[in-house]
Parts: sequence; C-alpha cells; structure tokens
Amino acid sequence: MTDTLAFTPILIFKCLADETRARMTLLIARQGELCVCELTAALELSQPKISRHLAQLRQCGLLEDERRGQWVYYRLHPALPDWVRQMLDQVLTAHGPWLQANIERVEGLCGPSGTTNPCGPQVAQA
Amino acid sequence: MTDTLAFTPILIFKCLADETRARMTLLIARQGELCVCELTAALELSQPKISRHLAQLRQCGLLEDERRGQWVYYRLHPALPDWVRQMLDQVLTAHGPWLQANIERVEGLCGPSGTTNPCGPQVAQA
DNA sequence: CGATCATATTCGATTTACCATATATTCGCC
DNA sequence: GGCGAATATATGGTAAATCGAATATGATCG
Repeated sequence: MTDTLAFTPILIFKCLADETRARMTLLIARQGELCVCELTAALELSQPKISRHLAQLRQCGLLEDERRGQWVYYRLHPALPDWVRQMLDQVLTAHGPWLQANIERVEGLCGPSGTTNPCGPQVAQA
Repeated sequence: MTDTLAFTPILIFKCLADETRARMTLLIARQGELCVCELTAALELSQPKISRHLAQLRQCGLLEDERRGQWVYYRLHPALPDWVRQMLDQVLTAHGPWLQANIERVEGLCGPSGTTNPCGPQVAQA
C-alpha cells in the first residue's frame, strides 16, 4: 500500500514545512517506527489530523507503512535518499529541546512496539 | 539591513518549500554570492518575483544581503546553523542535474562578481 | 537635478494548504 | 455475522501563499 514518488528536494521540504508533519517525521526518525495511535498520543492531536498528514508523508515517499494486526506502523521509507536521513539526524541533535515533550510522551507509553497495545488505555483528542 | 529570526527547522523548510526560493538558495550556496540581476537571469523570472522571494529568505535568516554600488549581493547568512549548510551541500551533490540549467546560465554571465556589470547587457523578463 | 539602471514594495485576485466534523473502512474477537 | 477499536477518507469553510502588474526607492552618471 506504499506509493512512491520522485524525490525532488522541494517535495521533501514541502512535507517538512508543516509543524505536525515535521514533528511526526522526526519522532519516527528517532524511534525507528511508530504506529498511528502512538503519534496521536505523542503530539496530542486528533486522529484524523494525524492520519491525513501521515498520508501526505507516505505519498511523497518519506514514510512507509506496514499493518501489523490492528495497528499501522510508519517508518522512514527504505528508498529515502541519504541526504534526507542525515538531515533528519542533524535536526534531531541540533533541535532536541524543540521535540523534547513529544519524545517524553512517546517513551512514556506502555508497550514495547508491536507486542501489546502500544498506546495504553485511551488516546488523547483535540 | 539584514534582519534575523530564530532558526526553527520548520521555518527553514518553509523557505525551501518553494521552487523559486529553493533554486535561488542552492545557487547562492554553490556560487558563494549572487546579485539580484544574476538570479533573475539564472532563473529566467521577473525581477519583482525574485526580489519578493529574496526578501522572504532574508527575513527568515537564511540569507544576508550587502549593497555594493548599484547591486545588492546575497549570500548565506553567517549565523546559519551547520546542519542547514551541510544539507544544502548534500542537495547540491545529490540533485545536480535538477539545477544544471540554472548553473550554466549563471556561469555564462559576463563579469566576475563585483568588478563590472555582473549581468551583461540586459536582463530577461517573464 | 534629471535620466536611467538596479532593486524593493504595494495591491487585488487567485490558488493552495489546513482544519474540524462527519463518515467510511479494516481488523480482531465473541 | 456483528461489535468495538484503530485507521482512513470525504466535505465544506477559512486562512495563508503566490502571482502579475503597477509603482516606489536608491544609486550612478552626465
């Protein structure tokens, strides 16, 4: 279900030019993979909003999705150019504080990815 | 006349999320510095359009401007974070062909920067 | 000081991006 | 097969980005 598009730099920048998408992408780059409910919890945003932005990141080739049971996990697309990965890493180290709160919320969730319910009892809404 | 703003990653990405701004920024990163008329010639775009986008790049802290006689030269802002410079370099090497035409037009202009008229007899319009 | 070249800005109109609400789909389970 | 949780998409409204055309500013030169 993972569509791919040509990697033009502008397309990448457009994807990252939105706060929600930037935070999600960086969180995923840092954690390896995250499912939708973990992202809604980490960003404290509504599920449709998260899902819509994830779709955009998927369509432009930044992310790849994989369904595992009831959950859909997102990770960086394997075909992602090196410069994008390196840039994400550098942003992570350079702007740690900016993402701090989201990181803490992600890591405060119950299950280790994939085993049990990754999102605890219930999910935030906004 | 060079205003500075906080460097949040999103702000940088927003600036680069437009074709005109991305091409200008990369050209400048490659060439060191370029004046407005060189950019209008290289991108074959109208002068007001170029100027408006340059203003935006200046305001978000990506570029710095310096007036030298009748011409205004733009270069990467000295306070630009390292990750931005490195990313620009990597995009330049990874997407050379994408910028090729612009590079050729820039390098085909008459004067070496700063000495004589950098833009030849007359400038393109669109 | 008037003309001209280089650059910046304003204005109104159009497109594009984003959001919140509502609804549809898919899965696991009884 | 039906139900509830997880995820995705459709819809309509609003805000923001972009554009072309016109105009304003600043510098140089005679």
